[in-house]
Amino acid sequence: MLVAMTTSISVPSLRRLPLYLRLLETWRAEGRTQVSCTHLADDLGFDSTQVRKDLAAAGATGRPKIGYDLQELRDVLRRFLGWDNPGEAFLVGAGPLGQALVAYEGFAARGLAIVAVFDPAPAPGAMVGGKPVLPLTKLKDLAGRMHVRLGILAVPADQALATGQLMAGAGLQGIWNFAPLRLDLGAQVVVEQVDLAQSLAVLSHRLASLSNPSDPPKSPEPP
Amino acid sequence: MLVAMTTSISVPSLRRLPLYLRLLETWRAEGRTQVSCTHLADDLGFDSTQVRKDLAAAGATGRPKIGYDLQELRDVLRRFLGWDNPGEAFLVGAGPLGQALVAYEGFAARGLAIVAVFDPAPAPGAMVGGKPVLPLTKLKDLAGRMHVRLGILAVPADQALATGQLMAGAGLQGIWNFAPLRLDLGAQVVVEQVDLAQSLAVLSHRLASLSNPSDPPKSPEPP
DNA sequence: TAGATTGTTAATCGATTAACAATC
DNA sequence: TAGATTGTTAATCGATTAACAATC
Repeated sequence: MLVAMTTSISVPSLRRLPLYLRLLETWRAEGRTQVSCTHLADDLGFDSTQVRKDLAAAGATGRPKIGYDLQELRDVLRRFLGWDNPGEAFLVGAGPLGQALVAYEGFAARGLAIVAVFDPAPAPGAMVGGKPVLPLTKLKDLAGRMHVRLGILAVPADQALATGQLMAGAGLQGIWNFAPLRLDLGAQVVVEQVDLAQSLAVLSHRLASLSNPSDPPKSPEPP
Repeated sequence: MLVAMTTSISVPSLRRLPLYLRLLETWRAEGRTQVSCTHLADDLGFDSTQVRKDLAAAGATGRPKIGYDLQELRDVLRRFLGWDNPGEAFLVGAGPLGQALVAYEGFAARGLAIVAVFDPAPAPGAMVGGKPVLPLTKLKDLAGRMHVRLGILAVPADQALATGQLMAGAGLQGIWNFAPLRLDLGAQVVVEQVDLAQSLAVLSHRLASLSNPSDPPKSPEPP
């Protein structure tokens, strides 16, 4: 008897899954049907054991000597991430960032559809992505009726906490927070932070240490 | 004799520095002048030793029993990240994402000024953020003349590789890549990736395991 | 068959956390 | 002084990498 004990995949592993998926989609378009961890690892610069463990953690199984069936591996990964069936999300914040997120084509491929757009202070008659921008006051009612679980928070920092609390209060279970502010909404609500300042810090520092290489990066390249 | 041996700060530490800075700015606005690692750690949910090591890695020193001088700590962190003097960047990609990045107010506070906007196919007379959108053909010449080192890449995925190579060829040393594509431009160029799919993967999975809690998250919260 | 590949266990590496002396 | 805090060394934890048997 199999006990389906998920060994609770680690966040680093989880973050690598989309990279595998992207590569699989490319290869699928090229007509390939089989892949091995070595192929994936070589292309991404990872260790092949790491790839194998990541895939195993997502529930994929391969066959010795053969590798993985490309199509099946892709499906397993997409299912594991919940990207196989469309999830619906509310976008909150109709400013430039919100508009950019609506315009981003990649969401649909990852099972995410923005079904309504809200703003704390919508301009009368404003439309974003072909949808009317609704006032926040309508969010709770619509969330309940449409059974939407996910909210994308793209308002300015000074409104983010209040808006996030409103979203949590409306029953949204996950919030993808693009505001530059750590949101803590209690254990009920899953918050995933997209913090550009963190990314910029890594870039700034690496750029600075190019000019001033007192701490050398991994590999000095040959001349 | 002191040998200034930088122990090459780790990426996780580096990514936490902006969080400390943000908190310090808030507290400074409230008139506080001293801080301790315990305060920072408590507010962010970190271990206080971790905070102390992060600050030390950035070159900050405090005094036992007293803590750190807030203003001085802020200055040290900003200087360490290179956020104290304005760096100039080119934005490449005048689509919705590029427009959102231009509109983002947070860059100036982090020493980043977008000084010109480019696009592979600019609409005639197009303006973004009050600046004319220039064709990519002008990038190399301007980069050399303005001594710009950093480029922000915000074009669609299918143009990202060619555009990134052009940017590297123009002498840009750092590329902040918002296209959903791993860019490898050789060891000469520092590439920092902002990959929304990775962030979405973490969110999707945590949201999915709320409904189907076969792998329980860290702390079940008390009722 | 021989060789490439998976799955898994062991070793290594690095980051986080604990312990504690120094100190203002 | 006593207590809070820094700075640092040691212990723990977890992720990555290496080793290797199983296998198609």
